[in-house]
Parts: sequence; C-alpha cells; structure tokens
Amino acid sequence: MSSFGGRMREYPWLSIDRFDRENLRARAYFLSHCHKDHMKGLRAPSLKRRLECSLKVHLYCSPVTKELLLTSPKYKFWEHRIVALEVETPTQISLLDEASGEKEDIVVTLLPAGHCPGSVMFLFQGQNGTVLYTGDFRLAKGEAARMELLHSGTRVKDIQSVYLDTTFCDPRFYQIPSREECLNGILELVRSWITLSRYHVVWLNCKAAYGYEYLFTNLSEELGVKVHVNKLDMFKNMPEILYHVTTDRHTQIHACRHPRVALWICPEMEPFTYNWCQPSTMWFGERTRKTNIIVRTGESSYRACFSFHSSYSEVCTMVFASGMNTSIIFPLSRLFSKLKSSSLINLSSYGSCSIILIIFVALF
DNA sequence: GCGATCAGTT
DNA sequence: CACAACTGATCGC
Repeated sequence: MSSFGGRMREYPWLSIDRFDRENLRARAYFLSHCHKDHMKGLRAPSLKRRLECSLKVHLYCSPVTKELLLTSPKYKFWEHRIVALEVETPTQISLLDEASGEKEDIVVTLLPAGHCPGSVMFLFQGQNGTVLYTGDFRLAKGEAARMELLHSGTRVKDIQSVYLDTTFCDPRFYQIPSREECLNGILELVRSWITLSRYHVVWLNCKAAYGYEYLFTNLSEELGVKVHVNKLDMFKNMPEILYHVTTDRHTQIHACRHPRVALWICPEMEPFTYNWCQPSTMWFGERTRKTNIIVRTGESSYRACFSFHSSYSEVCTMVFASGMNTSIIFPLSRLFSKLKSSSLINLSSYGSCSIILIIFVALF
C-alpha cells in the first residue's frame, strides 16, 4: 500500500489511486494503473452509493486500464462513469462542486509510466499550479527527459510538486539492470532449457497480476512458444498480447498460478518427486559488482532480476526531468521516509525486483 | 455472504 | 532484513 492518502495538497478535491475515507467526497477520481494496492475502496458500497447520487463524478484512466478494470465483474458498476483519456493528450476537465455549484477547470495529461499495461503518470495543470503524480513507474534514464509534454518550448515546465514513486528511491538500489538486459538474460536461460527437448518446460513464478506481459510477448516472439496463463479474457482487445498467451497447458513456458503448479501443468508427475528448492533470499547489488541478472538458487530454480519500478538513479533522472524548479517531492511509498537517515549500505536484496523461474521435465 | 483486517508468501 | 503485490484465514455484521 502506498503511503499516499489519495489527495494532493494543490488539488484536494481530486482523488488518485485511493477511494476510501475522505476520498469519498472527491469531485473526480483518477486511477494510474490496475494494481490492487492502488485501488483501495474502488468497489466499496459507500463509493457505489456516492456514484448513484453524484452523476457528474467520473473516474479518469488510460484506455488499457479501463479495459483491464472492466474485465472484472466486481467493477462493472463503474462502466458508464469511466472516462478513458488518450495518453499524451492534454484534456480539459470541468469539476463541479456539488455543494456550492462552483466550477473549476483543470488540464490533465497522461504520460506513459512503463510499470504495467495501461500504467500512466498524471500531469495536472490548473489554478493552483502544475503538479506531477507519477504513480508507479519504470522509466529508463532519459525517457522522462524526452517527454515533450513535460516541457514548454525548450524549457521544463514549472512543476511545483512531484508525487513520486519512491519504491527504490534509496542509494542501495542505485542501479538495477535495464529492462532489455533482464529480458535477454531470462530469454537465454529459457531458450537453453526448452531447446533440450519438447518435454523441457519452464515455470515463471509471477506475483503480480499485470506487469509481466512484455516478458511473455518477447519470450513468445523470440522462441515461438506461447506462454500458458490462467486467464486471457482481459487481453481480448489487446491482440499484441493475446497472440502470445494461451490457456492450453501443452506448451513449454508457463506463467500460470496454481497451488500445485507442476501437477496442473503435468498431472502425470503425481507419482514422481519434483523437488526444487524454494529460494529464500537473493542478493543483488554492490556485492556482485558485475550485477548478475540470473542467479541459480536451487537444483532447478533460478532468480532473475526483473523490476517494475525505477532504480535510484532512474528516479533521480525523473526528478531532474520534471524540473529544477520543483520544490516539493512527496513520496508515494513507505520506504522513503524510513531511509532518509540511512547512509549508503553496500548490500541489498530486493524480492520485489525479481522473478523466480523453475525448470523441469514434463511427462506429457 | 460480504467486507475489512490480519497473517502469511514470494 | 525491506519491499510490492498478492492470497488466504479469521472476525464481525
């Protein structure tokens, strides 16, 4: 859960990624991406009642986030109240205060956040200044600096506050291998195993609902093997993902989730022991100067670096890109405040920055 | 039967 | 160790 309560000091009548408590009185709602810890209260009866009474209240998000959200019947009641905004298209929104009838316009721009499908950052411009809410993001060095909408003319916009994803905003996470490096490391490990025979399979132990899709599509594209997942109806309108995933377990790459995954993939394994070591911890960081992307953690298990969040240096360049005029930075994660006093520590582990791969021989 | 909260998992 | 993102168990209505 983010430490962010949902409201920004400049625009307290907007609520972002939080939908409980005081947020029940917001004039407009924003959802940066479709992860549960950013959706607290979004399907609560109290908010549902509010929507029924306040017909002018809407939820703003990207088209992909809308699609993912409405795949779950639990959120269907939002259907006609969601406004999908195109990414990188400044949009004016009129906000009405129901009590006073007072109206105010604000311009919001969605910027791609690189965290998971549909994830965006929100840039708000209005009477109380320009503020940037990053949500969760993974942007490589320079990606934010290249975003034209953060600039006016040749200069960075005068952003007075940044509400920042501070998950890895700590010198211990100074550098995390790039998306491409991690992808390639995983690709070669998977390739080396599944080319041994058609019975050699890999299971990717994915913990979040969304965020691994670019891994799946790249593995499938490169290896010509579709990835087995539990459900794919959420991707029904995303052909570029849909093409690379399958619910057919007769494939060599699995990302399905099931208490006894091996049996589900291959019931014939029941009488056999399939012992793999569940890795407890893995250390990335300063200890291994040359950062290993893949580390063997057991007989048939590996841990690979894979992060949905920017490293410390990437966060720093993000802050720099949002302008030197920015005077206030509000952390969105808990870690930041705890670590303000901590000095540089030369070891780090990050569970949330990795994916576990299990390799084994299936018997079908 | 539902949601909110806690306790565990990776 | 922490972390994010999630499950599942339990409690209260």
